[in-house]
Amino acid sequence: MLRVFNAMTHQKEEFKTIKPGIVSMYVCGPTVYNYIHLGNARSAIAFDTIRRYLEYIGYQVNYVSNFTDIDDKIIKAAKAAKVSEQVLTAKFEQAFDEDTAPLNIKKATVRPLATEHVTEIIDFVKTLINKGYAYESMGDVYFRARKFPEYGHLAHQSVDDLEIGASERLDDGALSKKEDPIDFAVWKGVANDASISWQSPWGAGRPGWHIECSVMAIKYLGDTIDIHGGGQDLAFPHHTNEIAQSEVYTGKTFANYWLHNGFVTVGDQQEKMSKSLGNFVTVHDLLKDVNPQVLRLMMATTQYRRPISYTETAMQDAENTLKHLTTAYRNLYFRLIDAKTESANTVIVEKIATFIKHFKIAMDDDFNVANAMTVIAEMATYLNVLASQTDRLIKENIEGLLSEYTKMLMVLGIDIEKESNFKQTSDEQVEAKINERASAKISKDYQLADKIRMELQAQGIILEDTPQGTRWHKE
RNA sequence: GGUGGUAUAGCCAAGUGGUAAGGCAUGGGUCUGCAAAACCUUGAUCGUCGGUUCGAAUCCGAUUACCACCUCCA
Repeated sequence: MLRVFNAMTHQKEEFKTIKPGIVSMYVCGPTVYNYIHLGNARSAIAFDTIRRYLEYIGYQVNYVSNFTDIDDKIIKAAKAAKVSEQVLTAKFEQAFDEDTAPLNIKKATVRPLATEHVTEIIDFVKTLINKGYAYESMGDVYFRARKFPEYGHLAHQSVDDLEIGASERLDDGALSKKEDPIDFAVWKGVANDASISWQSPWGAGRPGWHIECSVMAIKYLGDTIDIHGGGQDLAFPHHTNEIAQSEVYTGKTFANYWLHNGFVTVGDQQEKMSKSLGNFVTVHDLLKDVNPQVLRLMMATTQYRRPISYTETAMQDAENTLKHLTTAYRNLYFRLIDAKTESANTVIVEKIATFIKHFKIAMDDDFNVANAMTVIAEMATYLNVLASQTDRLIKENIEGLLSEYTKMLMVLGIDIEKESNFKQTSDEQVEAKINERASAKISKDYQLADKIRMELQAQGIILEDTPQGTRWHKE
C-alpha cells in the first residue's frame, strides 16, 4: 500500500486515486525565460521518479506539466534580448527538452502553454468575478483572498500573518488598487513595455501568475486531481492561490494530495539555489562536462522532500555508484556466454521476488529511495556473487535478474543497459585482438598480452579476465 | 516577528520505544601471470541539557545551530 506525505495535512496518507488504476498528476513547470537550473531539474526528476514508480506498480499516469510563457520576467527578459516574448519562450521551451531528455525525464502527457489558453483564462476570471470572489480595479483583476476561508492552509500561514508581510512589502500604487493587501492578481493590465497583450473585458492585458495552472489543470485533468506537485517554494503563494481560485471556480477540492519537493542547496551554509540569489548552475552548462545519468542518479537517490546539497563530492559519489551498478550488470550479463538452458532455479526466482517485494515496501513509504537503493545495492552484490560462481548459470535466471534489476533502476530514471555500453559496440576487431592475446597468454608471452591490452585501452576498450574468458566493455 | 523543516560515524544516509540498515571513502584479507572487476572484513550510542519509561536516536520539555517560506523562484 502506497503512502504519500500530503503537504496539506502534513501527514503520510494512504494513496487512493479518484479513478481506479489511473493517476491524474499536475506538476508546475518552469517559467521559460532562461535555461533551467539544477533546482528546476531536481523538481522535474523528483516528479518523474514518482511518476515512474506509479507506472511501475501498474498505474496509468496522466501527467500534465505546463510552461508558463507569459509573465513579467519574460517581458523583461525579452526586452533585454531585443526579441519578442514568443521568440524568447520558444527558445527556452526547446532548451527544456534538450536538457531534460538526457536526464531520462519522460515528457509530460500534456504540456500546455499559458498563452494558448488566454480565452479560457478570461472566462475563468469572469466566473470568479460573477461569484463575487474577484473584482476589477484600474485594468487589473484581483482575487479576494480573505473571502476564501481556507486561504493559507497549504502554507500553514494565517491570513493575518500573511497580511502583515504583504502590507510591509507593497508600495502605495499596488495597495491603492487592492481592497486588501493579500489580494492577488488574476489579470494584469497591459505593461508599458510589453509587446504582447490580449484584449479582455477589463482592457488589454495578460494573465496573472497562478491562474494559468488552475485553468490548465482543470481543463486537462478535471475539477479534482489526484496529485499536484511542485517545489516547496510554490506552496505560497502559487499553490495557495491556485487552490483558492480553483475551488471557488469548481466548488470542489482542487487536489487530493499536495507533494512538494525540497531544494537544491549550495555552499557551506546550504543556501537554496535560486534564480534570484544568482547562485545557480544551469543544466545546459553542467551537461557539457558531466554524464547526465550521474546527475540523474545523484538527484533521484535523494528522497524528494529532502534538500540536495550540490557538491563535487556528491557528484563523485554518484559517479562511483553508477559505475558499480553498471559493472554488476555487465558481470552477470557476461555469464550468458556459458549459460545453460534449463528450467530456472527456484531459489533464485524466489530471491528475485524478495528483492521486488523489498523495493516496493521502500518506495511505498512516500518514495523512500534511500531504502530502495539499499535493495538495489544488495541486488548488485548478488549479481556479482552469481557472476563469480564457477558453475554454469541458467540463462533464464540471468535474464530474470537482469530484467528486474533494469526495471528498478529505470524507476529511478537510470538506463543501465545504455550505461553498460553493450549492444552498440561492434566487435570483430576487438574479438580478434582478444583471441590473439589469449594465445599469447597460453604461451606465457605476457609482454605481448599486456601490450595488446594497453593498445585496446588506448582506444577506450577495457579488458577483464575471468575464468570464463575475457570480457570487455567501452570506457 | 510568524510558520515549517533539519541536526545520526570522514562524507551521504535509513531508522518513530527494545541495546544503531545501506552506500562512498579508509585499513586488512581472498581471488589474479599482472591488471581490472568482484567478494569478505574494518568504524558511531544518535546537536546540547533535563524528564517519562524496566528500556529512547525514537515520547515530553527546554536549549543551540543551520535552512526555508511569509516578494519573484522548482
